Amino acid sequence: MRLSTKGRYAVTAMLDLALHGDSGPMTLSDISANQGISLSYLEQLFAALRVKKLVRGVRGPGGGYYLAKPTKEISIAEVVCAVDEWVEFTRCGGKEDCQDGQRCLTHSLWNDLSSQIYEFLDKISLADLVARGVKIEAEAENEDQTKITQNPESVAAA
Amino acid sequence: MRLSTKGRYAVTAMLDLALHGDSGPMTLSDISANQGISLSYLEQLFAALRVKKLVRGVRGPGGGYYLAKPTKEISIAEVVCAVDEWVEFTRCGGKEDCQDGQRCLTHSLWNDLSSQIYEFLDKISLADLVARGVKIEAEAENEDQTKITQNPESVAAA
DNA sequence: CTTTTTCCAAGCGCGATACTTGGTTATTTC
DNA sequence: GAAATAACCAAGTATCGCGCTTGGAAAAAG
Repeated sequence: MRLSTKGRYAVTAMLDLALHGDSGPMTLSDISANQGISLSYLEQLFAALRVKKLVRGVRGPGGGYYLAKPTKEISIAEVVCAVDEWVEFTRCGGKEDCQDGQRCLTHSLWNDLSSQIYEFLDKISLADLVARGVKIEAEAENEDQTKITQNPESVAAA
Repeated sequence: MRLSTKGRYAVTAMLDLALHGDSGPMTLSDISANQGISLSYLEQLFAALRVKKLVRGVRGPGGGYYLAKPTKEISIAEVVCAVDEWVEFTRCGGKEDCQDGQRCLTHSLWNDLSSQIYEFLDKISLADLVARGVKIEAEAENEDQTKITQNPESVAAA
């Protein structure tokens, strides 16, 4: 999956929506002001998010955007994939049967990494981020020790 | 860290070198023919790899490139970072103190993911890939079940 | 009808990618 | 020493995605 600032923008904007909570829809102008992202760029991002049914827009004065699902049901991976469309990490895209040997090796390496990244982001919901924010605010500032267990042999192992 | 085809090219080329083994230096022309990468693009990649002391070039007829270290001591992360130079995932780059709240949340999220990816690739050496290739060749074709244990709470946890 | 907001389309400047062209060194072979 | 080989080096080019701009349209509220 591709990882660029585009996906980050989308996540930040969605998080803004999530934090805004249930007090009516939120306008893109507000998010633009909050996050320093241009309005029309946000429009493009939200167009993609809308297609993927992650947000719901209402027009007219007092309108804006809602989250289409509860924060718990929206994963970061969903958000990123909506705007930063998935591009194959591998060159031959699977169809061109990779001439055995080196290409196939790196092929599976990138596939592993790719699904690795996806799983990482898929297990984190907007609700998780919100909860984390509440905790950070409450606990002043102490460095968190985010560690993820990982077995390196898994790749070398057939 | 950035992940693009550039890094994949570098890894594939290095793997080609690794598989070529100790039978003298390998020319970029050979790699170019093997991998379908243009010669001068390879030259640029290898210029970067040479600066990072991952390969050693010898000129003249019969010349080419050696790996500068044993395959076991070259991690995929090293190779990728050599050509695909590290770009900050976060916007403010750390110096601009992120105005507390949303940005800080996604900030640490991307940092976690970034180091996550780096660690994943750093724990895999060229030797691992070579070994994996030998196994794949030996065992005909049965799908591997590469799984990496991961605790999703680590991100939400403060 | 005017205002607000989402929706929509086209284009632009920039930077990176993958590649080309056209060289220059250094080293070996004849 | 001349020719061939192959690493080195510099500059430029086409293309593509990003982040943003411009200029609108349609829907909803006052």
